[in-house]
Amino acid sequence: GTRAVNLRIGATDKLVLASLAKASVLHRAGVGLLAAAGRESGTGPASTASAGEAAMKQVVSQAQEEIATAYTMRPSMEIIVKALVEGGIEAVSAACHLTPGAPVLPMLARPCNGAQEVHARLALSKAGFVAQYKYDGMRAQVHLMGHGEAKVFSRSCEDSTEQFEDAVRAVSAALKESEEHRDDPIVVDCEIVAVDRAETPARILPFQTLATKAKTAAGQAKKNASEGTGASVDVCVYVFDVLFLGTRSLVHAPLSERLERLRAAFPKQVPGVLEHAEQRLFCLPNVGAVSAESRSGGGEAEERELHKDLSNMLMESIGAGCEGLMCKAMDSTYEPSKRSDAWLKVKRDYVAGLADSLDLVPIGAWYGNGRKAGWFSPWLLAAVDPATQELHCVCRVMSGFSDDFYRRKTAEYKEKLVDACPAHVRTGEACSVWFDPFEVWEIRGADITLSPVHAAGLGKLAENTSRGLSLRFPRFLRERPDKTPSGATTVDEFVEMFSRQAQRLGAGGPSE
DNA sequence: ACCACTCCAG
DNA sequence: TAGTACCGCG
DNA sequence: CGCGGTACTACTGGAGTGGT
Repeated sequence: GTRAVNLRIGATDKLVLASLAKASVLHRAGVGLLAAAGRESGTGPASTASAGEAAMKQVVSQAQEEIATAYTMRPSMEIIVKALVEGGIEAVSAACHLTPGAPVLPMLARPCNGAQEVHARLALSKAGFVAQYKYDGMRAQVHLMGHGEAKVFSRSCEDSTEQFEDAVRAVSAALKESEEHRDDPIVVDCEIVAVDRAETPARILPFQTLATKAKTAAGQAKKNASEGTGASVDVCVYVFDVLFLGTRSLVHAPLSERLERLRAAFPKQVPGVLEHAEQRLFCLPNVGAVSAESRSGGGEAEERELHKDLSNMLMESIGAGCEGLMCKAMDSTYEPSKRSDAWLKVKRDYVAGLADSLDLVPIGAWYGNGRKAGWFSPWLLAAVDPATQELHCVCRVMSGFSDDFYRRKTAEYKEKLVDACPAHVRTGEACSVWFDPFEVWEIRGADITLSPVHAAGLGKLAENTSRGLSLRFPRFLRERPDKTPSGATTVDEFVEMFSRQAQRLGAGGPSE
């Protein structure tokens, strides 16, 4: 069956909002028409009627846009309906202010594949752009409402205050260091990250550690009751934006101003507890008064320099255990819920040559649902163990394929079906169909993770004998017709890639 | 005690 | 989190 | 006809819940 409830702030609310906007406009138009009908007496030819229709359509869609935008600022149906009833469309935007204690939908970033693209896309920003480390943790909005009241909201605006009490304490404590803002209400946009504070500077731990050991209120109570020792990790709050300070919403202020105020609010970092996201300002050459006549003229050296600096910073961020960089136009405002062109994310796995890429063998599959009914999806892929001639499963893949590929490969693999999981295949998965393996696909992933279900590397890991390895966010890249299953990535190579990654991220990853 | 299921993070 | 398909708008 | 926004279909890991 299909599930309709996915995003709390999504499909259903959006429909309701659009309908509300339309109803409001039509209601007003109806009132207007009645008045007009009273004055005139049946003159309007067909042409003016259709022109009126088009104009009406435009008014409706504009109203819908206004309400949708207002909702991203203050996602409360009650407030919107009340404003609509009392003051019409105009009143809605006015009523939907950012208020500490109520979440704003977080601004999102577009993927971007390297320094050249960053330069091309942000060249229009006269104020330049800032590159910030992209920390691999949980996105959070921390609200201090004053009088010791606080709230934390997740990326999807769930209230996760209880889960991140430490983060609240960190922000409160750090704010006290500011002479002028110590008692101000504030809303900060940040990333909460698992860290090891035994080292200086604090070592950033992988996302998996945060996911497995971030304490929930209930879980913590349970652990305390049973073992006494809470298996929780320390977290550090990396702040990268401020949306409200004192009495003022900063959502419409340019990033340059928001970052200044963020510095003012947190003049002192608390190492390993609250830090500013590592960042650098890039001022673009060749923009401004001179650039009008000499379009691509001077500044080539500066441009090369910028590429080099940006690429270096990307490598540094990866070395520090981050996902890559966020590059943001300094003259941009905060656009709630928008995947904006003003924010670009450059991740390691987007950049050619920096991604983990594996050559794997399709060994089984399931039947897809919905749009993909009738095709195989997902596919189960495996690495080889040359010593035993076995195939060990690594991950399921369902992304990166075209529909045409699905059609072709489903037909092709239906000729390769075998009755059961072949003897030389090691996996805990229960595929719907099993294949006689014959080819190799190149698969790209963001990271290698410890897995309780996948067999590759099981028993070969020094740090953990009960788990195998898998890929985070696997996607299909291309067929490798030049390879046969015996030439696929071996489990030992996979284990070696994992240990290189572990070196980069440091020890302290998830264990049992 | 264990399993199936849902929900949540990415 | 990812990529792809699809639909409506200009 | 191209673009942007949305919907769809999925993944790895946890915590939590409710039933047997």
